[in-house]
Amino acid sequence: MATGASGGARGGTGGRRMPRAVRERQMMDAAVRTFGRRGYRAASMDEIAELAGVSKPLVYLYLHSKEELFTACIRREAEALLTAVERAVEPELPADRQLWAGLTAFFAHAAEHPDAWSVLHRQARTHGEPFALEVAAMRGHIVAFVAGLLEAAAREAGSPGPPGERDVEGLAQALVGAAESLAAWVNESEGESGGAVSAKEAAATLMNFAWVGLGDLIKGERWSPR
Amino acid sequence: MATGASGGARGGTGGRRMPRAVRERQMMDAAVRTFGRRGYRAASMDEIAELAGVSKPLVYLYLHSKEELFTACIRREAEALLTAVERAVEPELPADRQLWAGLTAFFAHAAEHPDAWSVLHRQARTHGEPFALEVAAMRGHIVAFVAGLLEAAAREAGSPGPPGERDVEGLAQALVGAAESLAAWVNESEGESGGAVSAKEAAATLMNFAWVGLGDLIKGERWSPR
Amino acid sequence: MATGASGGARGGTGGRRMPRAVRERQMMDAAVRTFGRRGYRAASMDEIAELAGVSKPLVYLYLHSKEELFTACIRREAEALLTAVERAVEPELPADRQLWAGLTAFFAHAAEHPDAWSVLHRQARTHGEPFALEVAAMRGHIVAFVAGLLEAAAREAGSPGPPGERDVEGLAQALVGAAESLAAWVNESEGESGGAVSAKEAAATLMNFAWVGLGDLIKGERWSPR
Amino acid sequence: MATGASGGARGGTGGRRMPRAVRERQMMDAAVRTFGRRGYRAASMDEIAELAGVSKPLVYLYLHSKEELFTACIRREAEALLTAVERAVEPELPADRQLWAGLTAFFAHAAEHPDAWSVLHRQARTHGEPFALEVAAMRGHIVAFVAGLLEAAAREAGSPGPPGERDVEGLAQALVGAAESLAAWVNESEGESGGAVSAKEAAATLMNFAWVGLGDLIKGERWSPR
DNA sequence: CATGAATGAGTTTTCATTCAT
DNA sequence: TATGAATGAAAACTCATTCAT
Repeated sequence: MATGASGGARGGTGGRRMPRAVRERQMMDAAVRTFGRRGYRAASMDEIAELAGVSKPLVYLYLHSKEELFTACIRREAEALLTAVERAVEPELPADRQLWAGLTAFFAHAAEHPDAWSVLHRQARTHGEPFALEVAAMRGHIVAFVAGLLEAAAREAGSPGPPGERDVEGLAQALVGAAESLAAWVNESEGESGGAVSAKEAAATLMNFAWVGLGDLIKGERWSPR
Repeated sequence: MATGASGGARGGTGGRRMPRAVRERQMMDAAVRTFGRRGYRAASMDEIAELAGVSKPLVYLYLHSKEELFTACIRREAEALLTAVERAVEPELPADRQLWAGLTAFFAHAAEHPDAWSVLHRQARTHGEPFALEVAAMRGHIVAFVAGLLEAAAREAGSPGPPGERDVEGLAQALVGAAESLAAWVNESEGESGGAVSAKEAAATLMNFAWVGLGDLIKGERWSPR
Repeated sequence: MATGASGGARGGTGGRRMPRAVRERQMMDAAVRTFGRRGYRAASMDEIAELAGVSKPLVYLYLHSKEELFTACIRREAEALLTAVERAVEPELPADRQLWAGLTAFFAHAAEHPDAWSVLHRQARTHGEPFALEVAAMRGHIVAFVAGLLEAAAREAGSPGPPGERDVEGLAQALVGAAESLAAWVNESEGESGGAVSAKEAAATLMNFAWVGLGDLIKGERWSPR
Repeated sequence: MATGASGGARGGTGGRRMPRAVRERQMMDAAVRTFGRRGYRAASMDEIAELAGVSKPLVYLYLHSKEELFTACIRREAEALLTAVERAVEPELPADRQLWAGLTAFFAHAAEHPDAWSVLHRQARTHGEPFALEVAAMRGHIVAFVAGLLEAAAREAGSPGPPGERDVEGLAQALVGAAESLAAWVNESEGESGGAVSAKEAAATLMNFAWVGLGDLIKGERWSPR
């Protein structure tokens, strides 16, 4: 009952009377974890509050409602994922190397933050437009970034005519989709017999698949990081 | 309140006193639609029953519980999707043509049954292992089928050594993932400015992407149905 | 599906098209069993109908409602218990022998028909006046019968003054209550370590307990607080 | 709507915002009353909540489920009954006086708390093992206590040989059973023509009935079928 | 004589949300 | 800054009961 100095009796990290920013982070951590594991509807504010080590009214005071809390989680994690990818890419490199670096970072981030991944790629898309749009925006950034790389690659290769815009977008969509699908596979392969699939492995598979093309792949050609 | 058609005051198709099989189908139609649009948790049995034009107890009498109803929906729609793809593929054709046919059928089915698509690829995967496993089983069939095609293609092309099993599975995963992702894009592009993306278009994009490889693609090479 | 001669596919004993009396008995057997085990509220008409091997509408056709069905069960089993006790008692015997015979029959009947016992002594008393009254009536018969025996015993023993009516009723109540309690004990002792308690054992315990005391009581001895 | 007293518009005693312990007691009071009168199954949480003057969610927040609430009621009332009996008995008195005191207290408690009596002796025994066991435990305490008294009485009376353990338990069972049965009679006689039966009257009847007989029994006299 | 099809009304239980302090 | 106390609304599920055949 006594609430000594720091490190209270509650579940979370902290004692009482923390600055707002810290408390908010704790709550969102708890929320991401809970939303990611239980799903948006199945996650209860009770559970989130308990996991965060605060009372429910405080959650409402800071985050206002379940919807807003979920949206905040999506935004934070989308930002984090984008940042991770962007940081990994050095714009001076050739397009294929940039893609390689981005993919590796993408897979690594997904593997390191499985709850965030679940929130972004499962939950947010499954629970109504408002949330899905939030993710779609982030995805749009990534697709645009990838499309840019593809066009750059075309220029670098001295492609005769620029590919149609729609083509490029379709390709980028497919590439990003393949990456997301692989990431899910990577995440799910954890703990399975046969060993987990690493981020690099996944990135290599995808680069081969996408860059070289199945046709050539079959003939034995391979893409390689250097 | 009367919804045109013949007879019943209720929402569904029919009047009263239908044989069980018919009622069951009506209920599952309503369920797929509701689950697909609202999500598993947000869908209420009340809404499903009303949409089916029956009372809730009848739904429970025939389908036993929300979980069982959802599972039944997943099974029915997985079966339907598999059947659609299998019917489209003629085993005498070369591997790439088989893949093309299968992809086209896949995209077409997804586009024609968007609620079923949502149930299988959004909801089922998001709401607990039991459901996800049901879809994983279907996906396993498709991945195996695609992996078979890839190996056949390798043999046809006189590939020197057979690609490693893991490679092939990874490629098949990526390909199927790309297809699923494109299907989602196709479904979502409906009603957007710029016009919808057709099944054939999607299939072509993916074949180009996957079969020829981005590298060659950029150089101007293309895969084409004939 | 084919309903051959006798012994249909259903749970109960019979095939179809039985005379009403037989069907009614089957239904009440099923009802006694179900009410006895599950309790009045927890027993469902569905379960009873299935156990009886008929459809629910038939149960309603013959027995009209759950309440009436329960009442019918209570009446039938009360009658049966009374009959069993009455048959066992030979009116020419001395009072103690009559009591002994009655008790033995009572315990034996309770042990042989545990569901009926449960209906009469647990369920009926627990679920509302109308039912409890039904049992109270039967109990009244038994108490009166026992009271008669006690008075006869007093006369036989040449008791100085006849015991007050209220005394006698109180004693009879206590005796019957003790018997019921012992019967419950006997029924519950089944399957316990230490072996079951037989009807005769129970009757002997009670006769010892009560009769020896009654003997003195009849002679005018009393226990008093100080 | 207002029910006199002070404050609250609701049925119960109090206004709003009471400490948890108080609210819990109110809820359990309401539950005992409702369970005792309607029976476990027929009692609805709605009714209990209303009678307690709170909303249903609060009942669930504090007592978790109907089963747990019922169990809590049984425990509380069993404890109360035991305490009442134990408090009444002074261990220095001779065995018969102890028994007299205990019985009187028992009957008085049953008469003063008829709903609690119903919960313990009707409902709990009728609605499934888990509940019945709870009461059986309390009854075990009482039977053991009575058995102890019987043995003490035998010693005090200088009985030649101690009665067998099983005999003693049987006697104690019968005695407790008789008491319970009389208590039911006492409770039911309320409001009947002929006037109510008091706790003392009931205790006297039982003492007369049992003790005089026990006296002889202890001295070795037995009744035998012939 | 007998039943498959169907439902109105009610049950327990949960949850997001808000006061009063 | 923080919380114990409290609830309106809705969800899944069950049941006694009745038509139409």
